Amino acid sequence: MSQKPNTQVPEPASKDRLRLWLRLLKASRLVEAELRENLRQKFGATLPRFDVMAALSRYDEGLKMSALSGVLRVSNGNVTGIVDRLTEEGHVVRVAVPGDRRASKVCLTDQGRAEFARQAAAHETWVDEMLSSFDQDEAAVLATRLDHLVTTLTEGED
Amino acid sequence: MSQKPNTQVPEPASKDRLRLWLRLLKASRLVEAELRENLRQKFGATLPRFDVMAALSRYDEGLKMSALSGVLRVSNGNVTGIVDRLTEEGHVVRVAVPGDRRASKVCLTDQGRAEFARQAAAHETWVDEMLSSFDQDEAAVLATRLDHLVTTLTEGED
DNA sequence: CAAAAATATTTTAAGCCTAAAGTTTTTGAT
DNA sequence: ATCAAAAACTTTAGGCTTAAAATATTTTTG
Repeated sequence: MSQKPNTQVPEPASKDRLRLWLRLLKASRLVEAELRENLRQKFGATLPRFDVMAALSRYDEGLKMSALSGVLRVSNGNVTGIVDRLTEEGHVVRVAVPGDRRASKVCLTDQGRAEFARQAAAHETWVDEMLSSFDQDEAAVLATRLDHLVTTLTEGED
Repeated sequence: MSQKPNTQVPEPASKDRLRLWLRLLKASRLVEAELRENLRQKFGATLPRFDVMAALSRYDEGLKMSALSGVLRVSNGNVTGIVDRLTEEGHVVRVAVPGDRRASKVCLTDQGRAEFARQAAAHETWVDEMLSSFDQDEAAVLATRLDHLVTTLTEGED
């Protein structure tokens, strides 16, 4: 029988998961802050507007407002404001949907498409620099692992 | 000599790093959204207010406003508003700093400390559930890897 | 067909966030 | 001692974000 009581209790897994979450949050906030700042300085743009243009760039026919908020996982009212500003800038247009006067499709203009191409190229460079401490294999492995996490977090809601 | 031209060019590392960043961002946004929603529903609280209380809970003597915004990496004006709301709720107090009438230290009240303890326990449980697909070792390894990333991202600025 | 329900979107109120400007107080250099 | 610079903090203006309410239109149902 051991004479000394075991005062060295093992750390529960929840503590390691909490630490993982805090690091994940800190890392993504740091990268995001740098991207926001770069977009602001180099293009007078914002990350939400970039995100909307990125989503639209994958749909030549445009997206309805509700589809846009669904893809981006933000509220409808949020998208309204961002599309308003992109419209003022001439980067997108609202196009009436034939047969449904409630809805409109949002499409990139030619100007918006050209501007997004410039921003996306710079964006990829910035990310490549910030994550340069990951070699290609490590980046691929970790991306796949996070993809699994995203799947578990989102399954049973769509 | 090979007769066929090599049309299958390798993917550059920047694409894998971009994919990693997009997954990292999506995962952290999903977790964060769930935590925000839980804090709102279960405690009528918000993540920024939780973050401020978490920072204060590590400093019994309280923190000056500027130290608080430094720890949290947010702007001074931002902290002003959040501390105003926490003060209205009775969770924190501004205490005058002897010898410097410009500054004040923010301290958790007893009520704030008790409330934070409840929220922090729930928060750890929520994170543990959301990241349950990571076993303890994987969580520890990945947390350490992200810690290195955070270090490279922040070095040469503090 | 008319009323009710559902859908698409915008508006509103409140909070979060930043950069920049403003206020008050302290420090430092002359 | 004075006075300019620095420091601590708040205020402001503008944008992002949500939940909830409001508006307009379409679909369903009795």
